[in-house]
Amino acid sequence: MPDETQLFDAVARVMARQPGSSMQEIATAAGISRTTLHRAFGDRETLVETLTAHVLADCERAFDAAGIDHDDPQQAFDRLLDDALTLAKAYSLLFSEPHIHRVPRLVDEIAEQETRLARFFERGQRAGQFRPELPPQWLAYSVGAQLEAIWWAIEDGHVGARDAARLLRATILGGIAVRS
Amino acid sequence: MPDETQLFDAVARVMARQPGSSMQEIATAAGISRTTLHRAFGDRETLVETLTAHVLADCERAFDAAGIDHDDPQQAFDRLLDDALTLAKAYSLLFSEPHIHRVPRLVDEIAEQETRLARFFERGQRAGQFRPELPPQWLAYSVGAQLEAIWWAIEDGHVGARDAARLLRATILGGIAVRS
DNA sequence: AGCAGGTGGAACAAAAATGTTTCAAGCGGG
DNA sequence: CCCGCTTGAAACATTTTTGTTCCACCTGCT
Repeated sequence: MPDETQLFDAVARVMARQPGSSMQEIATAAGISRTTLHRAFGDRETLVETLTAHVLADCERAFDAAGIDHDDPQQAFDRLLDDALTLAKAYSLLFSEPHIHRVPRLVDEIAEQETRLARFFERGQRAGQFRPELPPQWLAYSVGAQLEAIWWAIEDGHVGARDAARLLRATILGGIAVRS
Repeated sequence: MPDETQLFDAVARVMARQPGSSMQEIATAAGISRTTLHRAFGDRETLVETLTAHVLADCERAFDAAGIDHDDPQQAFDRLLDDALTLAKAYSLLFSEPHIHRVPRLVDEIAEQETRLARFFERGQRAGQFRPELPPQWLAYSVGAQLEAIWWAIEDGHVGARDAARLLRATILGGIAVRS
């Protein structure tokens, strides 16, 4: 019986990595019984909604902490990468359960955060720090995908968690090509 | 009743974007009846295995066509991006259905292609074209994730399909930061 | 020892998904 | 027109999942 934070984390992990898992599989992966899972979260829809709201709040906190709305874009981006795994887990979850996208409240919240991130990149472009020829929406998708990728790479044992922020920073900001 | 290529594509799309869909939902999204879906692919496990083998073959062909094993890495990479959507659909599917990872034949094939891509980046690093301080495995994950991302961005209407290769090339090779 | 609280196993009914068969309807080629 | 082929709707038995209830067990506390 892990504490609540670990429980959220374990449940989110299995739902993200093994979409379509049954309540039994989720419970087992989280190290609790199906009975306790139901007691803690109610039915499946409630579980999904609770978990989604939870990770969206994590995202919002990370965005706030990084200061993506007002602070210097370059520095805000660096701080954002410190919460890479938080964001990665959130993003991975959002597309694992179709039910999420049938809840207007969550759909709106997701769209809002997507816009917020795109606006951040747009601001960085105006500040001359991000390349202006790349659509901000695409930057949001690209960066989001790489946040997920680093999490997967860590879980698969290819990358150490300590290297995450450094690799992300190097790859996202500088690209993979050697500068000529 | 779409032709077989379109059918594969439609089924793969719904399984990738709405993991955990029922056979009914898959069939409806593909524009056919559940009866026909079963007639065409057999049971669910067979469907998953057939589809996975199919997209893996697509990947292999794209890798071959791009010449990632022997040709100049820079040029091979450009050619790889021409098949971005093929690879994107494949990758999206691979992690949508847990059953895939319980079939040794598919697990081996996936691992092999992952290794092949990582070796490509390693070769490009030795050729002085990709940054040597980034682990090749991470490059494979990062690029794979961005291939998926561009597909999502296109499906969501944020990016035109014609811009895909250009945006990917600019973002992956050069990064998002303005060169100082 | 006794008690309160949380936990998981078992059992259960209800609901959903699955896989199959049957049959009528549509479509294209002869 | 008629035949062969494919499709999809309906029905179905079966299996799986789901949500709930009950109860025994364990743990921590007094």
